[in-house]
Amino acid sequence: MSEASKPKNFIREIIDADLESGRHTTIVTRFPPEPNGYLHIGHAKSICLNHGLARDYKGRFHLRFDDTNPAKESTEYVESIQADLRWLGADWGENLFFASNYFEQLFEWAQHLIREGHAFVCDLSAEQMREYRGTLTEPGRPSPYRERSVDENLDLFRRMRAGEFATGAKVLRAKIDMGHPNLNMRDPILYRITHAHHHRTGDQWCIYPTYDFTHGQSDAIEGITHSICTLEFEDHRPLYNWFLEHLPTPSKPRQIEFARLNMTHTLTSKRKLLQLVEEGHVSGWDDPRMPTISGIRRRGYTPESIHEFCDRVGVARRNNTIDLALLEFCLRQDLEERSLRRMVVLDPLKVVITNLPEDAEEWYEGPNHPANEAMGSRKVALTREIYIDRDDFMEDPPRKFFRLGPGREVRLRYACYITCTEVIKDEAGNITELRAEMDPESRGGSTPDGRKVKGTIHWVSAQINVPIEARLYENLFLKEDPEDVEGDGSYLENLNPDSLQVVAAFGEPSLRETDFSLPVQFERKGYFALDPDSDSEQLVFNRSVSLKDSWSKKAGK
RNA sequence: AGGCCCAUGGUGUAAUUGGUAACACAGCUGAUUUUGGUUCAGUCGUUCAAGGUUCAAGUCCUUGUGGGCCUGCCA
Repeated sequence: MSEASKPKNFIREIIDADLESGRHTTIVTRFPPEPNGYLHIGHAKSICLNHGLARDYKGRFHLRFDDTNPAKESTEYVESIQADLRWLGADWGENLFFASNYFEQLFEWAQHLIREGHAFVCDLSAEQMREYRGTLTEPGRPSPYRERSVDENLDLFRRMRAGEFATGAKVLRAKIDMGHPNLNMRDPILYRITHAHHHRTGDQWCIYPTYDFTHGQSDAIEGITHSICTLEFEDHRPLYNWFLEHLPTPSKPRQIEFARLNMTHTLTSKRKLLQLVEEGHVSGWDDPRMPTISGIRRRGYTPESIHEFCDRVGVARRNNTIDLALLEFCLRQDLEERSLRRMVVLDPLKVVITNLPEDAEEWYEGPNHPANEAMGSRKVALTREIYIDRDDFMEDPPRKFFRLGPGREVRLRYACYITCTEVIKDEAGNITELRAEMDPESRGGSTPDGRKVKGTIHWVSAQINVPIEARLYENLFLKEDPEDVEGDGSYLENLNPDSLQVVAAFGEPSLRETDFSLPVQFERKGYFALDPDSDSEQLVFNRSVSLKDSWSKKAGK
């Protein structure tokens, strides 16, 4: 396949050219996470890119863990990362790999470099090495150990592996050019001594290859054709290629960099996300306010919406900040079509329908979806006392307010028209209850005289309902750029104190039997997803995203 | 500042590779609507700057400006 169905981007152009020139007959991509943290929306972009390319070009997609730093990595992350990929639908099939599986081969290649005079064992301390490295504007100086003999290097390196030296005592370095303007080429470290337990290789090794010495060669071993990474690895490409040139690798992959995803009101730094979790600003990695895959999954995002989002943000080399509104748009677009509609009152205000008897119980039918009959319907119960949402009533409404007010008539969705006849308040002047009269002719939602009511509001019987807990979320950060702080302040100052609001709400009776494997829309309020904190006693819902709300926007002015 | 990279509406991404700048999101207006949702119609607004090459430049060249990355024994 020379033409992929997806819109072009510079990477697809490179692939097309490689396929056309015969440089490759098929492509192989990979997603190479380090198992030292949870995946976030930025990783989703990379996953969708790499997996999508392999799928569209009918190539292969590998999942490879870049597990070269035992101090920071663990199987907990290996598992959560796989779960996230599965949820996203990024299927790696049989192609699950670990860089640690290549340790023996890498060790062999390191010796090859030594034999060729391209690597040496260096005894400089970390501080000394920093001094010798030079700066951005000044060249570095060669290590005094640079000219050790091949035999001595070989011997030392083998003894490093044998565990004869302490952590940090020696390193193996490539012999390239201490005067190179690219600091990565100033005799970079290939191996360091770390007496630490590795989550896969156990205590088999006490020397570990660095990222630079591992990544490209792992790509080569697996036959990766296009090694796609983010822009900050650009400066590493010359080194990536240097290893490929100096080692007898089975293939010569090509590194291509693209700009990572940034999003308004959102942080995508593993370190800072970890801080939010550890300092308790959120409940955990899967807190629905987190941009982690596990967080947005719990929030109620669908894999489809994430794929759509990734397709829409595109792939390029310039720094970007995506509007969070685009992510929300993708979710709404997906959910609008698939959600079951239910009525839930989040902020209850009691309304007594005075011309309905105490024991009245009228059941009305409402479709599960306004535009898709195949999704069926459910019944809602109308009684003398009902709840409506507090913001659907105004005692002194402005002209454009279409909802309930003294003397005003509205439609109770699916049921009938009511007119507000009385407002009851407590001593403090707070509205505690409303009295209203229903038009008996309006049962079913319209009247024979065909008169129009401008407003239709949702409601729930005060007697026949399902009490639920609703968790309403707002942006975790107030500012578009969470890092936008005065002086040397911290992004923590931009945390939104109201990012979570927990409310006791009332849902319509059918909520009890609803199949929550399908997404749900609480009519006029938003899309909600059942939270795992739910049990048979208490249903808990997360607001995934609110509905677009052109009224509050207008009213806010 | 040494090197590398980037620059198209408010935000992203395109532009048959030198030939009329477009799509989406956001915003705004209106219509429809038993969700102030959805849908539909419309609207706003763009090539960082200056030179150069050319019949023709968003695209090529030069310089400038602005931004990003790089001085871990992290990835």
